[in-house]
Amino acid sequence: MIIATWNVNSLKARLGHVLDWLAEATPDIVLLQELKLETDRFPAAEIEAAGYHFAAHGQKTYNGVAILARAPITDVTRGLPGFEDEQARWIEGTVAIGDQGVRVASVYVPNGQSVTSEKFPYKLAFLDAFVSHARSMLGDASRPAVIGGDFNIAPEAGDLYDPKGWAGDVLFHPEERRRFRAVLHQGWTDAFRALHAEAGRYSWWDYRAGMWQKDHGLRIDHLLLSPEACDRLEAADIDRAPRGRDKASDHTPVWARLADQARINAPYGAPEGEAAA
DNA sequence: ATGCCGGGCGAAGCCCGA
Repeated sequence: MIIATWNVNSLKARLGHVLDWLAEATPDIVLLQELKLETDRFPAAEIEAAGYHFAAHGQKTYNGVAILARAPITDVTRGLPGFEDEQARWIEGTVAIGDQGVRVASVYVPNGQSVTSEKFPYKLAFLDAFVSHARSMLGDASRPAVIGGDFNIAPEAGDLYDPKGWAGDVLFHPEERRRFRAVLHQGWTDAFRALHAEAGRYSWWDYRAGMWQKDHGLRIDHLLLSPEACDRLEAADIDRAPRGRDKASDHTPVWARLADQARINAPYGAPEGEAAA
């Protein structure tokens, strides 16, 4: 089972890219962010024609998150529990894959803009509620869970091109990173980092100043696996190809492949080649 | 210090992203 996350920066503008990627990568579940459209404007016919069910939480112009899945999606929650928010930044549902299904969430964490902006305390408050809700999602140990999205946090120095230049700024601020680590300490695993030790692997490149061409990016899009999901982890990676297309999103998909059953010899920390053994 | 690019909105130029 392949699950992916992708901030598409307008689903309307990126629908062709999304449909192409669904056909090429054949993911079973895709967590989308920045739809930038209202829920009733979701391109349902095109997504369903591609073979996917969907659940969306949209709003006009900004934000918006969705779940695409090859199986039905049930028990959908819109909005981050415990956090009053007019902005559409969280959707959660159960996908009927496997014996117990898998609980998934798509999250679009606020950017924060700058440390002195009023949007920065909003980001931290969102993250506090996220830390709390992530803990509660681990309560059902019989069912794997995956939280994926645009976290707007580069967790470690190897996750951005200029950590010294970014030190203390939003996306690499100690208060953001501390909250990201708090979620890992609960028992969630960063799927990409579990299988890749190397620095310099990014999921977002600014449109401006030739950042893509210079490979000056940040790894801010993540898939977090519950212990039950982590024990099934076979592979994970960042697919750079969509970022190189014309009219690309500034983010590119991050994916993970989970086995149907927990694996006793889970490849945690092992090279990719051994993971497939 | 600011703009760079790109999308939305809406029909020019501003807001916003990260």
